[in-house]
Amino acid sequence: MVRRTSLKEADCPVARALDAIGDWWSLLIIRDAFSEARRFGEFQKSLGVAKGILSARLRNLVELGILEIAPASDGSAYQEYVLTEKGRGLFVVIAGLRQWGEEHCYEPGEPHSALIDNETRQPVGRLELRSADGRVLGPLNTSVRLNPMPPAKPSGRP
Amino acid sequence: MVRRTSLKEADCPVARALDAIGDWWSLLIIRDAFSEARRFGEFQKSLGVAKGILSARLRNLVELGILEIAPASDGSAYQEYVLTEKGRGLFVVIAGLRQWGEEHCYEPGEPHSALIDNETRQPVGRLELRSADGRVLGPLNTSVRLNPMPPAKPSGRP
DNA sequence: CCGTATCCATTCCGATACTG
DNA sequence: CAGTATCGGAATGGATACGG
Repeated sequence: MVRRTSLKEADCPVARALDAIGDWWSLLIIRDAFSEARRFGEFQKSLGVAKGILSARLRNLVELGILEIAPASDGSAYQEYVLTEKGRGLFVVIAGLRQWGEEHCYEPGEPHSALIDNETRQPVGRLELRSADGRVLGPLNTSVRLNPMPPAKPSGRP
Repeated sequence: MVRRTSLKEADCPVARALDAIGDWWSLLIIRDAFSEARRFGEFQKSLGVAKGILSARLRNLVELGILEIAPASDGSAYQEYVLTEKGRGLFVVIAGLRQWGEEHCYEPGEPHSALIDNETRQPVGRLELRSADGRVLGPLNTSVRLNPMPPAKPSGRP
């Protein structure tokens, strides 16, 4: 990766998550994996990424336990890349990116597809973050501290 | 940015979103902006990022309408960077990354903070994606197509 | 304190050629 | 089709020096 300073050991879940999948291609690979993409060529064609980069990204995602290698479902002697449970846990992240992209990354009149439930064929609602008591903390709520750095500032002097 | 092929015009909200904030630093900057960071030096100290990179990222985020420049709240003659509504819309994305990071990026015994509501001081629940009829589509639900590429494959042959 | 500009090592990206 | 190896160009990342 490009970054010199690793965030793997940072004391922040967001930083650790971004250290794992915060590059430009990994989340798009995972997005396709949530669809039906499984084969090297499927990812390659869908993303238009260089094969060398895709190879490195897939290897990294397997190493991190986000994807796992399975024998080909058809007869071919190659391998398939399928999401693990850890990988499927990224569903909310990608769904959140998709919601935000739909709302803020298209021109006013520009058409764009909506998030559809494949089973009911109905549009889905919005992502909601609920408090333990059931209160919806909503996308605009900022009373939740996303950065776990409490005022650890010592008031006394050394 | 690093990527040569721009995804700004891709026909996928996820790709467009990642084109905007899919690099290594932008989401961390936004994370800090959700806390109390507003000044150049605050971001710089919190992230440990090179000043040149931070300058470029902040400029890009302002240009995209995710941050906006406000006059300093204190007396100083400098500027502050505050989230716009578009930027605050990324709340669910960062909260999702944080949830995933908490669950999958720490060693079994390794301590880590939980997502706490600053008002009630209670831990918050999980992110939920609800269908239009109220059904919870949950983090592991895959019946929602995240990649808007319907089976546009023509069945007939040319 | 804020922000830009410069230098340099490292890495990524894209394209291509190559082996099974 | 699947995956690796290599090459050149471009941008990042880190450090530092420089003006406002």
